[in-house]
Order: sequence, then structure tokens, then C-alpha cells
Amino acid sequence: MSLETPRVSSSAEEYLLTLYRLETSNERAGSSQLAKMFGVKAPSVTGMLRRLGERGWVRYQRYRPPELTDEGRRIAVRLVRRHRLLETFLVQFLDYSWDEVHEEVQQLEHTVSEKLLERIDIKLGRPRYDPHGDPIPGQDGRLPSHRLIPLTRLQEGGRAQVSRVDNRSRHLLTVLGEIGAYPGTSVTRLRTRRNGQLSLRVGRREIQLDGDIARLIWVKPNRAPVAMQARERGM
Amino acid sequence: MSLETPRVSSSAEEYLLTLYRLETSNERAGSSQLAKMFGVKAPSVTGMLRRLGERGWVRYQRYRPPELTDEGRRIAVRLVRRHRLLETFLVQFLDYSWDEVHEEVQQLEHTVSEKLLERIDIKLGRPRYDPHGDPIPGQDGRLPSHRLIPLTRLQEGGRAQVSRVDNRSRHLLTVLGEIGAYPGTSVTRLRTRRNGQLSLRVGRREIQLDGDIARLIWVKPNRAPVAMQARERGM
DNA sequence: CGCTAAAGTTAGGCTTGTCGAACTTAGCAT
DNA sequence: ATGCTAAGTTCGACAAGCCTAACTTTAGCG
Repeated sequence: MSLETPRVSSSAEEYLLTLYRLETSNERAGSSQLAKMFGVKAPSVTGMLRRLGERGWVRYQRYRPPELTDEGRRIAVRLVRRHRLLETFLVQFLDYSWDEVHEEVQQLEHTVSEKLLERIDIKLGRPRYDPHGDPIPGQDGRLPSHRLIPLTRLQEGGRAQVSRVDNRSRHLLTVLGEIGAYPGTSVTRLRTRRNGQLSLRVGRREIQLDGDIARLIWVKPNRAPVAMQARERGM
Repeated sequence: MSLETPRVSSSAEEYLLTLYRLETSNERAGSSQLAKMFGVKAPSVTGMLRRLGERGWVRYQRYRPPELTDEGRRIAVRLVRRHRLLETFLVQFLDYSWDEVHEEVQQLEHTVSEKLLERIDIKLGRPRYDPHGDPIPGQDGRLPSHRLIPLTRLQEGGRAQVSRVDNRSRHLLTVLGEIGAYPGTSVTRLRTRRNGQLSLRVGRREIQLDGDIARLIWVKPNRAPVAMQARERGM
């Protein structure tokens, strides 16, 4: 019920956000894995999950991986919005590069007021995607959706637009930054040279990428793109 | 010694900052007054002062008003820098008005990284004064100094530049904002009409101010400004 | 299908920061 | 000079987060 902002601590917010990210990528993590992500020890995680459970933000039973409640998810989505708007702002207005922006925002996202966030949103022209191509939830929590395929599923000779780059690999971001392959860039997939490697034309340059790197790049094909779309969920 | 940033909590920072502000305006406050300022009860203040004392940031003896150590003052000045840079940024880049900016920055100043602060400083062109005309300390902690007199000491007929406006009165800021009397504006003092009131010409407008309001406005006289400069410290 | 190693939890302790209730001190006013 | 009141402190308690050490549960492997 509470439309009042119900005082969520920074740590609690960080937990909910992480749980949400895991949920959307269909992963699940136990206490010790979460512990690693937060840089704390496992018992701290158990304790926090218990408290989050008491507040109704997480469904938690001992020895089971935790799940967000609707309320918890709502808080998390609000945070995703903050996070992505702030990233966009830092990149566009303060010359941050897309591979250094995450850490900074990690701090800020818990502190920035609704008012400031709104001004930033306005200043940016209410963007719908962040610098990595991730969709920015609206104030109502709705996400703009787009149908994308991983670069690895683009047929040889196919042309597509880079639309989203998984931001969990700084290495990938740096590499793509160097060749200027930001969301919006057009690429053409060339004949594959050797196994595992994948060739691309970006502008007038030609580059090779490892398969497991290429899988982190999502593209919007220009037309009739893909052989076996049915199996996409599988991976 | 420690050039390492020595982990100061947000609350501790807020205390040091407040103590510094009191110090520079020659006031001193006891526990219960501090308590009111922080929205906390007196015992909490005593506890915090004790901890700040243990860390060597404050000289504190029971029943005496606390004093900053050099180390404590250094931390405070760093915060003043953050605070004023952030205020300037919000006003110049995010359309904040100078009377609403303080609250926002109160949160942010403890969270923003050195890196972000540096980018903001660059973006602003390394400003030396904030929107209220308060000097922004450099990275070395030095404050640009300027000789100013309160508007009340400007002689009748005298012309001067508004240079600093005490930002502790939102009311004053709102009033001055309406007439556009920001730092940099030229004003002329007219003959005083009645006791306590003070007449000004700002642009082609003429306004009256109460004396205790006018005392919060600091100006740089254009020439041969003032009758009895000797007593300035007294008030 | 039971055993064991890994994963997870409980117990107990520490720090920061908060509070209310009860006590002490300072300093003014007679 | 003394005594009273307001300001300040101490005490004990609590919540959030974190830790280590010791325990329990799960689940995979033989």
C-alpha cells in the first residue's frame, strides 16, 4: 500500500537491485554468491535477507534462493531507472566513458532525490535507453521493449544495428569503445574465418571478435535476419 | 599525516561542517542547539562529539562547547568545497534556484567521488564563487578572499556591487531572486526613508529592505565607500 | 542410498548512531 | 553565597550491518 517512500537503506536497495538483475537474466544466486558480489561474508547476507523478508520485499525461506516480492521488484525497478538515468547523464554531460560510469553511479543512485532525477531526465530529453542500450524504466516502472538478437545469431552477410551491449564486461566496453561501436552503429557480419571467431565490418574497418564476447552484443537486424530464432531462450 | 582518505561517515562529516560554519561566523553552540540543527536529541550529540574527539577531529571536554582541530577543519573545508561546487553545478546546469539548492546538496556532498567533483569543477570552469557569492575553497583548501562590507554600512548615495548573500535565510534569497539581485548586480543606496528601512536602486527599480535583512547582503563598494570601517567586527 | 563436502545458518560480538530516563553541572538571580 | 533551572551527560537499550566460529542442511557422488 504505502505510497510514502518507505525508507530503504542503501544496502537494502543494493540487494534488491542485484536480486532484480539476477531475476531478469534468469540466474539465481545463493548467499555465498551474493556475498561475493557485495564484498561481505555469507552470514551478513543471511541476515539481510531475513530483514528484507520481514519488510515484505523478498520471499525468503532458509536454504532456498530468495525471490523478490512485487513490492521489492517495484523498488528495484525504481532504482534501475535512477541508475540508468544517472549513467546517461554522466556520459552525456560530464564526459564519463561508458566503462567507468557504473562505479560512480553505484554510490549516487541511493542519494539522488526525485527532484534532481526529474531535472536530469528533462535535461536529457527523457531518454528511453542508456549509453549501453539498456532500456530506462519510466516513472510508472514500465520498460520500453525491443526485440533484439545476439550478434552471434546474425546470419553471415547480414546487416544490423548495434542496440545493446552487456555492461558486465568492462573489457568488452573498452574494446567496443575503441572501435566506436556504440548503440546506433551499423555493422555487417562477414564470413566467419575460423571457429569461435566472428568477423564484422564497422564503418570501413574490419574486426574479429571471440564468440563469447560477441554473444554480449545485441543487435537489431535490418531485415530477414536469422536462421533459427526458436531456440533463442535456450542460451 | 594520513593522506589516505580516512573514512568519515556522513553524519560525522555533517557535524564537522556545521562546527566549521559556526566557527567562521564566530558563534558557538552547545549540545542541545546542535541537536536541534541535526534533528536529533541531545544525548546523540554528546555521543558523536565524544567519537569525533577520539578520532582527533574535535577538541571536546564535557560541558564545554566543542572546537575543531586542524585535522577536523581540513575535512570540513574539503566539504565546503564539495558543497559549493555542487550548488554551483545544480544552479548552472540543472536549473535549480539558489534557494532550493542547499537541501539537495546536503545529501549529495557526502556521496560524490573526487573524480566526479573534478569533472564538475572543470565543466564549470573552476569557479571561485558559488551562486550566493560564497568563495569556493581550492583543492589545497585555500579560500579566495575578498573585502566586503554589509549593505548597511554602504553610505547613502553610494554605489556598490552585490557580492555575497547570506544563504541561511531562504526568505532573503527568494526576495532577492525576485528582483534579480544576484551577485554581480550593481546597486545604489538611496536616502533612508524611515528608521530600520533602507532604500535601494536596482536597475531601474527601487526597493525597501529591513535593516536585519540588509545586513545579510555583502557588497563591494565602487569607491570611497564607508564611514566607520573600524567597527566592522563588532557586529 | 547413504556419506561427505560445500553451502547456508545460527550464535555471539562489535561499531555506529539513535533514543528516553535519570543524573550532574554551570551559571544566573536573588 | 546559595540555590534553582536549564543545559549537558551518563546509562541502558535498540536497530542495522558487519564479522568469526561453530553448527546444520543440501545435494551430488560413489
